Amino acid sequence: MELPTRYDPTEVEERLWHQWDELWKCDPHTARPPFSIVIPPPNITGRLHHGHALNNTLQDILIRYKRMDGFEACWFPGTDHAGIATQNVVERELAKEGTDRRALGRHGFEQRVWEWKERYGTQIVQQLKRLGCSCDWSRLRFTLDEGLSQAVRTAFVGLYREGLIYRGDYMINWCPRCETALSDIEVEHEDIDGKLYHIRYPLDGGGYVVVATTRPETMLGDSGVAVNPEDARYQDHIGRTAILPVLGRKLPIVGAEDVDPEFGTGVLKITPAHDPLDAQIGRRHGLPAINVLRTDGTINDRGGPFAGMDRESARQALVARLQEEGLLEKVEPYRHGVGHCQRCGVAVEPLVSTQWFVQMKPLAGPAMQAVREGNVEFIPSRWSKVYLDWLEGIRDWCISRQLWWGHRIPAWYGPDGEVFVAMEKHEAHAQAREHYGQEVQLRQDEDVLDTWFSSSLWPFSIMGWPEKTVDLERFYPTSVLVTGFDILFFWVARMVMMGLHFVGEVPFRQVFVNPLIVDDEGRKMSKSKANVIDPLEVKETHGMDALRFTLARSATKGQALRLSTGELDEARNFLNKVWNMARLVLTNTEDFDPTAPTAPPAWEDRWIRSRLDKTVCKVREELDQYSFHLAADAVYRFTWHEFCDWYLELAKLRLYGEDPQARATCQRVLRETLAELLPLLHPFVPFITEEIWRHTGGEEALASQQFPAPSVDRIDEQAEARLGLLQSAVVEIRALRTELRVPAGAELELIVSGPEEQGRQLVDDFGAALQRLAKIGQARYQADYEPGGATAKGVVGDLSLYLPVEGVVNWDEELGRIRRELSKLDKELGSLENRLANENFRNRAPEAVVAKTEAEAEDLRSQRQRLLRHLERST
RNA sequence: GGGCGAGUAGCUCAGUGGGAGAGCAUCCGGCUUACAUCCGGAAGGUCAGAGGUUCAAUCCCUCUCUCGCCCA
Repeated sequence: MELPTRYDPTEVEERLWHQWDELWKCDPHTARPPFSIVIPPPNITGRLHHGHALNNTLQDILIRYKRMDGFEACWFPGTDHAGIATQNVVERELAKEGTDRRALGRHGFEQRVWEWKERYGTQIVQQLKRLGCSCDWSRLRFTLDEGLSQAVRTAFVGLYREGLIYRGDYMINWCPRCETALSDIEVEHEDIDGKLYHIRYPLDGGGYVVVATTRPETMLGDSGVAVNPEDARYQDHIGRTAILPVLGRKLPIVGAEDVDPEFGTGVLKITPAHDPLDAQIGRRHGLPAINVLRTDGTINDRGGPFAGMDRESARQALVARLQEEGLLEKVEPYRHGVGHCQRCGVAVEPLVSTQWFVQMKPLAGPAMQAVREGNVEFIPSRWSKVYLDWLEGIRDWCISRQLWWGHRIPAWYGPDGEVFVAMEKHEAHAQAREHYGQEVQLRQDEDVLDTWFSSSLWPFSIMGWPEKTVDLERFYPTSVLVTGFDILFFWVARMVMMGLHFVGEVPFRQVFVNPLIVDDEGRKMSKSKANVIDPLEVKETHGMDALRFTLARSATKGQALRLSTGELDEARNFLNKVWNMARLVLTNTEDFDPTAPTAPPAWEDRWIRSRLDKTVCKVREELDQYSFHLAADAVYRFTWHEFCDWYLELAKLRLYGEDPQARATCQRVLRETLAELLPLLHPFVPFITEEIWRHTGGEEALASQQFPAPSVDRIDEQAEARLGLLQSAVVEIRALRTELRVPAGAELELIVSGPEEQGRQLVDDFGAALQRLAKIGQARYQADYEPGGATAKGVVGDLSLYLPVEGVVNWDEELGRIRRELSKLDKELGSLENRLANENFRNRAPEAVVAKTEAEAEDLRSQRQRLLRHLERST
């Protein structure tokens, strides 16, 4: 068996991931129960980071587990075109080349982005494969594929005809950097230290009012002034007219209840084109909306002397001018929320614009009901509240984007602006002929749809909708969605709405919300913050399995997950352990003959089977409820701290021993345990387990083997009790040896006293084990043993363990050790006795608890007695 | 302003209504024929603070503090 002593993940992983593709192909026609997942499609802006590694590792663990457990497990992979984000990165690339998208033209630019898509789309798929993701790659989709684009048009046309999509002039969020409209949730509010400017607006006929604003440049678009009608200070102002400084525009003063008398001076300037609240007030009072901004955020011609300036320059120039004219009363520091573009970070501008919207209330209702009735379940459940709260207050969704990269809106305009919404151009023309009674020139809407519009269709568009496909019938609704909470509103909620609306069924039964990976300072990992750890670096140093295992072990149900190299080291060490465990098993079972006569199973054989069975149960149970960390932990502990630490050490007695039948028995258990442990570990660490599986002579891939199932008849409490006693005794003796500084090589004699049956069992069944594990020369039971001379004493349950150490150790050390032990016992015993002395405890605590406490106290008392006697005898 | 999450050993984190755990780091001892990415042992904590419920609270409830996130 030529297995190296160290596991080298790089070689193994590079070799294996290439060979796997065919294994994951799903057949919708099998009789197996379906289990399906659609991938949260990574966007093609760049390479994947640890957040993706986590998200996809968890999905892969689930899909591998279910596949091995007999399900027709299908994981649908794909990537997302990410309109605004991708357009931005490609524009940045163009800028480096000294050009821009306008120079290339729409078509040329699209070509460039497709090139980008080819490059990164390919890399992303490769990264996923390297991570071990067992997606059905034959079902790989991209959101701009023809089929998915068809789905997008179908959905758009459908919603439009139902009246759920409309077009109109409304207040939207505008990003002057990206030069596009944004939806509400693409705006990130951040508190910034700004200023509150108090500005005098002269009154027609003398006097002035003072308005307070954080954005003085917007006054160029003022069309009125408002005060609260309840505000005694200003009641008599209503109906009068103020004069807009600099521009001299006449501004009617109106009464509006929405004006907060507490804010600033209680006088609000009204800029209906650039503030949502002002827009409402303006509408009610017939004040015109005066747009003063161009699409790039500079002031337009309506801004008089400030035309052409950007917002910041205009603000400075305007404030300076007001100052000159003596109209600037004061400027005070003021902290307030400012909306920023999620993608580029520039402050967004609220403005009125013609856009397409989806009416959300009718879609939100069923989506809320689905969660309330449990048709969609969030794990952890607290997320359902976040989801419901958002849907409760949902507003209409602005879906048009002034971008070039995305799904072109399927709307065409006639010469008079009449709209024709259709799947295809020729259909629009047909509608136009009908409408106008003749052939006319049509112009398609220039804009594209919000990326999330296509994403909301993903679970069924990826399966071929609107066609009635076998995949849809078989795999929809999907079993579970694994995603981060950062896209709960953007994506999850919208998928539920669209799924219910178009397919009539929720898109997934469960949503597991995985934590977000944060950096050392607790910040979310993000490509724009440049705090991303490259998974490939980890791959070089630790291997993908180590990364996967670390991620699985860290995937608790909290909100944040911090990756540390310490944990990666631990995982790498674990895998090395697994590797060497396999080496030991394989090298010592090369000559195993399954037909050879065997001896009856030893206690440790029964014990490890029992432990394995419990571990199998635990792993399945935890995976079933998405407690990846507990599942990974269970298999880790079993492998290292039970199988390796105890079973393998005990196995050596028989492997290197003289009895061929006992050896064969042990070999059988070793092979059986390995054969079950590998599939149990496999979903977490597919590469190393697959590699070891090959060395065991496995013909097919481990990934296609059965996942271990529990079988009650392996549970063996008697064996667990026996091994428990052995372990306690070994641990006790080892501790005694270390504390007494017994030289490492010295073999000590062991005399056991106490209850005879137990004591004899220990020395008879485990004499050789004690010898090997605790460096005991000879072990014997003697009920009436009276230690003479220097003898160390330990206690394990009811048994006393004596180790004559005359001449081997410094006896004072032992006396000191016993005194320390006694004081520890006294402390513990004191606390127990206090509790037992409490009448209330005796009366009200469950009987079992009282009995248990009694027994513990009794045990401690007996240990204490024995140690005390030992001390007295020895001094 | 509202909501959510976190606060446990020096560090990174598990965990439970019956008296607290792991790994790393530290200290001590070991190249024992699977593994020094290892083996054995030790030390280390009023489980953020204050109240309350309970026979019993690190865990449940209330409040406070610190940090992070979401929404307005």
